[in-house]
Amino acid sequence: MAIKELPMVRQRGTCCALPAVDAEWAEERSGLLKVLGDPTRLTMLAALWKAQQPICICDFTADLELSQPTISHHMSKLKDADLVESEKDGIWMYYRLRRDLAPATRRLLSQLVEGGS
Amino acid sequence: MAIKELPMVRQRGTCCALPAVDAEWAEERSGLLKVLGDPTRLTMLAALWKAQQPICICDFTADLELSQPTISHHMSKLKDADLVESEKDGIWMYYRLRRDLAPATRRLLSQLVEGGS
DNA sequence: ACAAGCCATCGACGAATGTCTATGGGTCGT
DNA sequence: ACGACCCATAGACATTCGTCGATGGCTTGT
Repeated sequence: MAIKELPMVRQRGTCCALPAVDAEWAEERSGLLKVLGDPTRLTMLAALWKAQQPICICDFTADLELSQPTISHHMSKLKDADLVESEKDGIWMYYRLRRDLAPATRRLLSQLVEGGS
Repeated sequence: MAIKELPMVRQRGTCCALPAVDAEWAEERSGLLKVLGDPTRLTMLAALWKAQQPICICDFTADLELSQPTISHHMSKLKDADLVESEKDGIWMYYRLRRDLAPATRRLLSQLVEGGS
């Protein structure tokens, strides 16, 4: 005698072969992208990339239409993300791209800034 | 007779030559980076990049430890950013990378996903 | 010494974000 | 027709974020 079939269950998560993505990688890279996911910070980083030399933060304060604390706050985030380094000269603070950026990060920024849209 | 000198003023924004950064470019690219600046969304995008074929969203719901609406919400953001396209098959929704990604965006994602950290 | 300017930090506040539960529309097997 | 399942949307809520004004520490020219 035939065994009574259980109702067929359409199971979740068994459709496709889902490629593995390293969780730590995602956490780290998304952190970097998050920092760059703001127009002001991206503008500042692109300017630093193009300048290839230290730039006084007062220039950003003058150029971008935001208050001085806001500019300082954004630059701090770039620094916390290890993207820029700073150097004080008298009353001025100069920021530049970190010279020891990881190669993958450098290539990513290169593609980002020089690759257009 | 000597003209009385006005006090010397240290002027803002005259320290360096600040490279110009296109505002529209910054707005657009930062929007893209913002979408990718979340570990869940970056994981989903990286999986889609690696798969190079449609993936059922139910797989993400099963793999990532988040509720189904949250997964759906994140995928919507990827779609709003024109990064993925969808296709319905019965009760399943399949998502894949857009095949008409702008070349610069494709290169950026390539460097991001395959370039390591 | 003093005043002026650059800059970072603090505290505040509205807006945006990520997450959840609840719900409802589709689709399919029975 | 009914039940079960997939999925998107809506509403709610705590957290994070971007911005500002106020403040204080440094540095420098007078």
